[in-house]
Amino acid sequence: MKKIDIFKKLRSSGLRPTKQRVEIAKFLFEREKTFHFTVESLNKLLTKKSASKIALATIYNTVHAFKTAGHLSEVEVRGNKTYFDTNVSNHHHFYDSDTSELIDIDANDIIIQKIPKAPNGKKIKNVEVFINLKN
Amino acid sequence: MKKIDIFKKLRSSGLRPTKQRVEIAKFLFEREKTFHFTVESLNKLLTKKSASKIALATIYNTVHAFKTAGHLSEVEVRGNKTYFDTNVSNHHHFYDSDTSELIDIDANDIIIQKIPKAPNGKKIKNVEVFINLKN
DNA sequence: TTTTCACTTTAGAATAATTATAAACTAGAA
DNA sequence: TTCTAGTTTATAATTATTCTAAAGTGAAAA
Ligand SMILES: [Mn+2]
Ligand SMILES: [Mn+2]
Ligand SMILES: [Zn+2]
Ligand SMILES: [Zn+2]
Repeated sequence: MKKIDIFKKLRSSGLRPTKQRVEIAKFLFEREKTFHFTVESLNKLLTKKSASKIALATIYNTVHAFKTAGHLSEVEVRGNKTYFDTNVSNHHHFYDSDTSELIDIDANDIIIQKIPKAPNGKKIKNVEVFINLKN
Repeated sequence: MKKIDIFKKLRSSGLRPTKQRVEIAKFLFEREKTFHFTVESLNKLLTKKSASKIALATIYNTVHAFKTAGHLSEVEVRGNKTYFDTNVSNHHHFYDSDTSELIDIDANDIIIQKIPKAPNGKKIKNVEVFINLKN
């Protein structure tokens, strides 16, 4: 994803391409593979990488803005911190609790044969499979 | 589950059957169906139900002791609070985000046909399926 | 029974993640 | 350039949870 695309991505979401947002967006979206992170880990990586430091509140604001805009998804992981994911398509995860690392599983790599029907007037929004790993 | 069984359950886990633990254990385990709760919700329900009030720290201590003893499991739900589950067998969940309600799905009611192999020297510990509901 | 003491409870302080506040700053329309 | 709504930021506040250390208690042993 090029710089111009980052600008488009932000503008099309109604987000002004500020210095901070562009820097965070470049860091998050200009990469080949999915990136899973917490606000804390993102903050550390950004501090290490860049010259100018971005306030923690701005990182929270920006991550939430990106999530609301559909550029990030939230992954549920046991523990206190919230995990985010640059992969916003329907997919699943391996989770290695030793390293606290998430690994993507393509939606097509898991086939569910039998599934119960949703209760009382409810519908199924989506199905998430979480595979816990051990050594 | 009878009172005597509650005592056995506690003793066999190396937990002294104190007044507080017995009261919490009776509330949690003397019921037909699975009970999903947060420490906050449990605290409210116990306060409503019982005469003597139990300190919040004791509820935290007790819930963790029960979890460590294998009498409770933890369910991962999007959000800030930790959810616990009196169903400690391998099973899955529906989640209704409108009501923040969890509903059990028996392990046999979901059959997974295709699953990717675990990465590099890791093994699969368990597979959790989470079905999000909508109206 | 009484004594004893490790285990437990408790109120309150501490911590950690996240969100709110409100003042200073800035992108970009006019 | 000016102007202003949107944004950033330092800091305070909030929320869930854990820690601390003093007081209380179950139950083994005397
Ligand atoms: Mn979580
Ligand atoms: Mn959670
Ligand atoms: Zn992912
Ligand atoms: Zn359950």
